[in-house]
Amino acid sequence: MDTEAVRSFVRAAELGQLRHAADELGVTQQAVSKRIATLERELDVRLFTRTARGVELTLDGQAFLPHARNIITGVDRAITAIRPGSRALRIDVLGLRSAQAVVLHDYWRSHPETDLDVVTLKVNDPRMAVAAVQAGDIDASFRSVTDPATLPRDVRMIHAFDSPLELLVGPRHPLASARTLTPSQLRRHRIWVPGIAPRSEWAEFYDQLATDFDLRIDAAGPNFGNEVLLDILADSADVATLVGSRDRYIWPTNHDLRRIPIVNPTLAYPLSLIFPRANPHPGLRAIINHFGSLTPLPETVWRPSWGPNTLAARNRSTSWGPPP
Amino acid sequence: MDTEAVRSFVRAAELGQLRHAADELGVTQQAVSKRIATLERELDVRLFTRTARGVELTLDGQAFLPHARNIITGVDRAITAIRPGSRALRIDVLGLRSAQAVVLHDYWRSHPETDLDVVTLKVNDPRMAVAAVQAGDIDASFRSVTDPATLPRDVRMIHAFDSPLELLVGPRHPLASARTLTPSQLRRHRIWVPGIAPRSEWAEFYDQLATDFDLRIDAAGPNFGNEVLLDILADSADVATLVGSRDRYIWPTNHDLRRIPIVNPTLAYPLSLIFPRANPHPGLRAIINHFGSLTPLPETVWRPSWGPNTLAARNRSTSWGPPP
DNA sequence: GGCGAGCCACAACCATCAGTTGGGCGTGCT
DNA sequence: AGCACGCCCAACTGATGGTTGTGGCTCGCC
Repeated sequence: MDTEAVRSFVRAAELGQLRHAADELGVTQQAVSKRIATLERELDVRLFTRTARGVELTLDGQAFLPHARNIITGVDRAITAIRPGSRALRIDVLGLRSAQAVVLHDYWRSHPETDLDVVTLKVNDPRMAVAAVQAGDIDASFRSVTDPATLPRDVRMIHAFDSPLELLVGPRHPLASARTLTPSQLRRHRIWVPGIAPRSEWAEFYDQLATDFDLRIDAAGPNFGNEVLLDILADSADVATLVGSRDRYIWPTNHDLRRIPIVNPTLAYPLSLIFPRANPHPGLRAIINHFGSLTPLPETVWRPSWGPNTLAARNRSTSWGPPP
Repeated sequence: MDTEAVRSFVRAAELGQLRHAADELGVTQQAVSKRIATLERELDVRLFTRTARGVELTLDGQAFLPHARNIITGVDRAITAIRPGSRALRIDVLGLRSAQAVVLHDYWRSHPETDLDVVTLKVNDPRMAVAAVQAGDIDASFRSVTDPATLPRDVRMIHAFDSPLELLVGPRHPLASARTLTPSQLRRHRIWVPGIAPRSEWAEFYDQLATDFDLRIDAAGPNFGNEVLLDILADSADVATLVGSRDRYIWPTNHDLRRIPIVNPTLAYPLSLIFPRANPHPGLRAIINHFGSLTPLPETVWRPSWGPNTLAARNRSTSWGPPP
């Protein structure tokens, strides 16, 4: 099916004459007639009744019209979404189930008119995301540059929102029945966080977290997929993992896993947004405003070195647990 | 843009290989390659990065993919909507702003998965609607056959729901400040109902109404459009019209028109549904059930002769007002 | 009734294009 | 190195979408 034919049909239906539609589309009347004819042959229905003063929709044509409109608006949106220069707001997220994507989805649901495209840069190094922002391939990225000195002058990085961590354990785990946990209670328990790329900001986050609280965080090893991870957790009596409270996961119903919030201090992964300093995409402002409407975190919060300067981050020398 | 190319793109993106997509679509791999290439040329972006083991979406490709999916689902829905035999539920209504259309729209909003097509048969005579139902052009129609004897045996007509009438007047009309009105209060006031087709069931409805309550209903004359009617009503001190309480109208904000319910008895236009007795469209049942959930009418109701047998209709000899 | 004005469909023609077959190149695995 | 795999390019061909020219139909006007 040719979308130009569909477009011709819609205009002809609206204008009531093939000739006008043809003039508007810059082709001859015969061309439009042919387009409609092929469309009718393809669909095996008559769309118009031809009269002496123009064309009139048949019942099938009436039924087809809204669908046809839907198709061409879809085509137009698709084109504007990727047209170089003036295209839809394109934001890079780490994964489609991450808190970043969830927050963007929430935003889009309350602003469905936004032309928003969520993509995933398939690289580990945040500097690649910075380069993509500089090159204009993406309008913004949720990556974090942990060392501010390495951030080029022509891109900005701001704090977007925090993603508080929760412990995810199976029913046989000794901490499974806790309602909340403090970081020091996690000590000596094995925490497995697979799929963390070696030089990424997440690796550094877990590194600092393990150091500050003396935790056993195993971030090595390949990720065999969420299903495998969840299977292992469900069966294991000593392995747990950490997930963001806003992360979206598919829970197989028979797994009986528990999410346990961590408090005193809350462990917050700070999501940042990277975007060009000059001429950022106009749609970004509303997104950034949306971050402010998210439920804030409680008082005591631990963040890594590059997070916003909370009390916790400033007093980095503070020991959070009893001395080893 | 060719929707088959879009479909190929989607399948290739999902399968990760042009070859698999080609096999699935029943064409050669080269054909799919060409389709993608022309799509890329048309959109002026690269959609895939070609690797040794297949293809991988670029950022533009990622952005395009959901739009492409949207397009082909739109195409598929359009095709199923008009495919002879197994097509969407198609119902004929008198006008897109009528109570019938509003109720259908309400139903569709609460059941968005329904493939529902609302069309308008461009004929006056209800027998044409019956013929269209018999021929299978439409699955159901909201027309009413006023004489049951003329209804063919192979179509059924059931009572759908009632549309209670309200008086629509401008601010200068003597009845403008009433909160409710009884039919006898309308006597001697001029009621103008333009656009009623001569031999239609609406003409007969107003005829019986005028007779039973001794009203001055002027149903002749062409309809110049709602705007004209509303303009006239807004300015006039003696012309009023009748509208269904569920009818949807565009109110110009400056017109200051009032809708005044009519009670004791409520004047109900009975909406009927005509559909084939044998093998009605399976989606019809849910629609008919939906009618039952509409807010019922009060006790005292006047209906025309072909409405359901209320007390009012049975005692047709009853005089509703003082004798002339 | 005759006639012109509009409008759409059909016919003939042409350029383009989508699809096929056949071949070549790069990559990764054995 | 050799093979398997997957993609692209080239050449060919039938189909198709576009054009111009023409004919049939209905409506309105003289």
